[in-house]
Amino acid sequence: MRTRLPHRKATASRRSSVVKAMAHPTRLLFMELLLDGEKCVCELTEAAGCDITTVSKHLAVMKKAGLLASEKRGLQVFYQIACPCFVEFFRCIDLIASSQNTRLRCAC
Amino acid sequence: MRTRLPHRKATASRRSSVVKAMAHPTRLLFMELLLDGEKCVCELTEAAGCDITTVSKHLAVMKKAGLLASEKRGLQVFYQIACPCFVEFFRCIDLIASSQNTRLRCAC
DNA sequence: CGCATACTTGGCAAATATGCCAAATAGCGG
DNA sequence: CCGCTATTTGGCATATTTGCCAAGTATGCG
Repeated sequence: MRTRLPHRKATASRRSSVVKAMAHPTRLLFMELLLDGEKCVCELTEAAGCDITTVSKHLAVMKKAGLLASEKRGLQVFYQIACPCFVEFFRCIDLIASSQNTRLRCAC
Repeated sequence: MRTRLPHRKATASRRSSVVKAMAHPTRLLFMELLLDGEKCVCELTEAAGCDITTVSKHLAVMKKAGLLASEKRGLQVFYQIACPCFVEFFRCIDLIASSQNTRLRCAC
């Protein structure tokens, strides 16, 4: 064992709080859209096509997890990606999504 | 808009099927353990400390999503990481997990 | 064949997540 | 201060996920 099991369990648990916060199509759409730059809640709401209260709750979860950062300017709240390293990750899961059940190892 | 919205929604949806499959502490523990190399179901069960039927179902979901690959040898089934690009991702979410709510941008 | 071991599947109760409505809060213009 | 717009919060019904038990399948061994 490279590392003690209890330590690895704690690591996995911490990671899951972040991963859970993006494990939803709408939330991943927000991350994808925010790669272009910050957007306000109303813009994201229009893109998602669901209730603004639902959007607000999604964003709150993502912010709490550390995925997004927000800034209030006037009446609007602008959200942005807190950590650009996701770009690389999305490339990775796109490969996985396209190779589901087809071969032993994907092409990454 | 860099890309059409419907296309981006489809992308987000595809990604969510992969992300959901790892959005659980036990599943992320498996990925962490499997970074050391393949393990059989009974080894993973002992590490996770839960029922073997639960473990088997977790593994089935992860395999279907393309995260893991499996090989049966004799009585045992060995699982392994299908795509090593996760290592980079874990580094990314570890940074996020450690900077939750503390600053606008994490250090990645 | 018969039995043991390793794993998977079906089914169900309990826990958790989702999404809308109604209501509350915050900032701006007059 | 008042009304308007943007967003958040509380609450609740519905949907999904989780995890165990019981039962089934698969493989090796004598």
